[in-house]
Amino acid sequence: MDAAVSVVSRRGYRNASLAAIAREAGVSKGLVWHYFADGDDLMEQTARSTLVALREVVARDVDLSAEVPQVIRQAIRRVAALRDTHGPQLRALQEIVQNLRRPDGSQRLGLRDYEETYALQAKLFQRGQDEGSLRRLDTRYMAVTYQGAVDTMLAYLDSHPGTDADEYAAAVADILLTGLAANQPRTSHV
Amino acid sequence: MDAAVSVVSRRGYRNASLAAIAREAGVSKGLVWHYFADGDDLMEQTARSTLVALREVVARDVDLSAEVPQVIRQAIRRVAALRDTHGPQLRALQEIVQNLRRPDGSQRLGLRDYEETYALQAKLFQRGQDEGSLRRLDTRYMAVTYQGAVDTMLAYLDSHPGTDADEYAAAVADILLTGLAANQPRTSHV
Amino acid sequence: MDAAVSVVSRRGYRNASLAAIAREAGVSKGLVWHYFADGDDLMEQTARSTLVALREVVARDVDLSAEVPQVIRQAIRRVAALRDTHGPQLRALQEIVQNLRRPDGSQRLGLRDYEETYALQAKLFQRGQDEGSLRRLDTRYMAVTYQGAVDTMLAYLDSHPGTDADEYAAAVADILLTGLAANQPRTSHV
Amino acid sequence: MDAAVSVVSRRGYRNASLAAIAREAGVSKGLVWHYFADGDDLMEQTARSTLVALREVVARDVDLSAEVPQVIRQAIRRVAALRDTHGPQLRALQEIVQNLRRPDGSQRLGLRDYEETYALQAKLFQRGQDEGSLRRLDTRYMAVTYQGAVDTMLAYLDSHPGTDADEYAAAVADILLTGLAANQPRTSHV
DNA sequence: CATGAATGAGACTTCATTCAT
DNA sequence: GATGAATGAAGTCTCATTCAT
Repeated sequence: MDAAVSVVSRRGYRNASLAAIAREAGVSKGLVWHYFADGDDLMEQTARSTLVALREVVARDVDLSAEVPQVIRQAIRRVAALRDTHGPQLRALQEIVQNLRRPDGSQRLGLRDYEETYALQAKLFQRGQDEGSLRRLDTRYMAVTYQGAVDTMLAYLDSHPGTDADEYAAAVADILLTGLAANQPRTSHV
Repeated sequence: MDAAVSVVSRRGYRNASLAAIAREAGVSKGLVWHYFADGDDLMEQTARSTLVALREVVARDVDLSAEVPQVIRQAIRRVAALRDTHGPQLRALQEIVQNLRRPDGSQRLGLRDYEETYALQAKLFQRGQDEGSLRRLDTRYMAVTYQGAVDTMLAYLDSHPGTDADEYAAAVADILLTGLAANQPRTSHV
Repeated sequence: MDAAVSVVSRRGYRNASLAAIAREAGVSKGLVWHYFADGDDLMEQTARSTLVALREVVARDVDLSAEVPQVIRQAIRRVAALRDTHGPQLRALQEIVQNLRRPDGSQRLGLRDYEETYALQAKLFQRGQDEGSLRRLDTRYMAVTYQGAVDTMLAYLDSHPGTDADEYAAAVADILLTGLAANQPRTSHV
Repeated sequence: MDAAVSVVSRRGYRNASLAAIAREAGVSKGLVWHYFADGDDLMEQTARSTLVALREVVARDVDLSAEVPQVIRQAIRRVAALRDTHGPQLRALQEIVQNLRRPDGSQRLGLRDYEETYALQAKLFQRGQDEGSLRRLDTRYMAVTYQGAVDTMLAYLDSHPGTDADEYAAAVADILLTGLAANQPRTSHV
């Protein structure tokens, strides 16, 4: 699975043949089928375990007991830093999620598989609302919007390596939090 | 190219063989090479022209002379409505951008190809700052964050067909604008 | 399909890879999929067309208007002669029928596909009964028993090349037509 | 070897991988090579021992001291009953004989391996001729024709499960013993 | 005795691409 | 312009077989 992450992140899902992955892992092609039902199975397991691993990395480095806006700010920054600490994993994860298909063409992993992530975030937003630090909006919308800004930040950082990740993260956090935080004159907008 | 959009959106980039696209178009396989240098060329041209077409659709339905927050709000809603009016184009575009690679594995179309889009948005944000309706933040950060929230909204709507697109769009616009708009107590953050 | 017959008869179904068949035909492997859905399709079409061809060969050389026992005798001899005139076809046909399987393991071609042959034979036997030259037994049983003796004769001739085909055929015809027992009182048997 | 019979009869020779057979036997793949030289060896031994076992089953249930026509009649019926008592063995035997090949493509087991069976039958027919109950024909032709009708009967019963085996067997025995032609003057035939 | 990780050859299949017509 | 026969490279997958443990 490490080899899969490496090859997929480097050459893209399309060009990540099992032959290439096996070569990267230093084993024979045939061995892949000893451990995985087929190529898709390898990809799915790789994606799932990578997602869990990344979530844990972020959770470990963030003080979850802080006030929610603080948690969000820290989390965004830690996620931005993933570009440098877990770049291949990030890219591989996105590639696989994007490309793994069922025979009928529908995505095999999709936003639906992020549900667990969304649920955790929604709970966090809920706490923020309870403690009065976040606006009372639908936590599901908040979570998805948050995730979208974060994901695009990652993609942007990936394709614009010169950008200062931390500065960018701070700006994104600022925009999101100002939008999400409570205690602001709600300008009425049509 | 219409056939390419149709097949890619329906079956995914991976399964969109040129044979399938030619069949969809009702022509022979060989004909593809009369009009395109090769398969990648077809895909690239399809993606570029689709992006332009979608941008025009949104621009046409939005009153660009309104106050910038109004423009943004309208634009987000119109984009959300694309799910219903231009679903295949949206999906095909995302598929191609994601999957089209150079021989070395690097993306052939990427965020860089959205530069034109970003530039237009940045100009809009600039006007907003000039007219005092938007905060004075780096317009580039603003544009990318905006685009990210919008793109994820589209993906979410795509994979959750039951969701009310307009309601969701309104929420996203609310969050973004509250974050982007001027005239708010800047809460001090770390 | 000629190449398929040739390779299957020479090396057996098991070793008749599509690569070998394409090589025999002097074309590239890929071309096989231009004309056949897949390997099984090639085999099935080959078997069906070979069966029809062989049936026609026998029918052409037999005087079908003769008295039925004469027709049977002639047919058996003509079939025996197939060893020399159509040996590869015979062997290939048997191989394919025997080995072509559905995914669940059941035979894809089987005795059921000889139904047409059986029906023709049964009609012949019927005529024999009508003209009084054949016993009044179930024509279906007659047809299958006849076919079995003939098929085994073919297999025997195939594996014992020294045998005189015509002499053997005459003996088989004799046995089938007049039975094994001496002194034919049609004994009632338990 | 029991597992081999089971798997081959159920899924066909083609799909009877050693992995599947080992799984069926509840042992590891590697163990096969402790007891058999290779896969072909397993198949050959399985076929030989199955053939002997089936022959013994038939011999045990038939009164070999009866008049020869009676013996034949009984034997055919007992063989037909094998469909129900030893179906998998029958099918596996046929599969293996049919498919097991030498590297050059020639059959490794074939009619030649039935020689022993033929010899026993020929001896029986000889006795029949000596006691005057059978016609004086080449006993070898008799044996092969007999075997052919019987084998096809088995195949027919296998592919037409609804058929009454005993009734069919009686008809086959009748035809073989007394022939197809009506009104038995032992006609001189061309 | 027995396991199961590992290999390597070879099978089927797909597909972009070329080219004579 | 347009077709479709033909190719060849590459990919996924299966499996007999070996071997350290």
